[in-house]
Amino acid sequence: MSLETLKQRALANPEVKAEYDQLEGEFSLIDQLLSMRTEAGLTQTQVAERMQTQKSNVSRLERGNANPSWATLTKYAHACGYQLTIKPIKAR
Amino acid sequence: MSLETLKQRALANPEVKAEYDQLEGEFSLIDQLLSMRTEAGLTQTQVAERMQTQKSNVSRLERGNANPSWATLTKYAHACGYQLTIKPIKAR
DNA sequence: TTGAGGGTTATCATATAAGATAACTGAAGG
DNA sequence: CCTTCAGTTATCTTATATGATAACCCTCAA
Repeated sequence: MSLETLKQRALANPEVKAEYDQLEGEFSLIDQLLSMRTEAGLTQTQVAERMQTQKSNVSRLERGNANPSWATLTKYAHACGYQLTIKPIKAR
Repeated sequence: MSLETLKQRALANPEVKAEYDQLEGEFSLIDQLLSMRTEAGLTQTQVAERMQTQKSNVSRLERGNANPSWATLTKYAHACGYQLTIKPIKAR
């Protein structure tokens, strides 16, 4: 059996599927956070200062070991010079 | 005609669309959540079921008495048939 | 070498988001 | 009137995000 087929079968399981979608979302979120900061040319330490928190917490956020609140996301974005909205996309 | 339809028509106009994108930061997260659900034609109870939670919690979310986590937002969006990403907008 | 800067990880305390239940309102239909 | 359905609010409990501190790994330049 191919790896791909295994993946298909796994994704047929609703719980696994949910996990998977969750991860996909998380990855892209992190990518977007990171590019906001790099785009702004700031270090984690600088962003941390502007967010009034610690660099370790910013790292945690960017490493994806977090499930940040909307408030945290907007603070981060604002620290990087961005406004934040959500972009809902109709799932197929 | 629903408010949502009016909004769609207005956004068909490129000039209005541009204006809208500028102002989008002003629109609340809550508005976007609500329109996802109404767009999907679902009740809070239905969304709650799909999110595997209670209708009261969905209400809390939509009433804005909350600072939802990213996981909660994506669960809600998925329940309404949407994928979710963030949309960072450069602040002036 | 060493020291500094950027980032990561571990850990603890505390604030708070989320789950669960129940009682309520208001509207629509019978 | 009742009853049903959608939504709201209050409250308690539990899970977890966040704040804070400290130690660590790199790389690079002095």
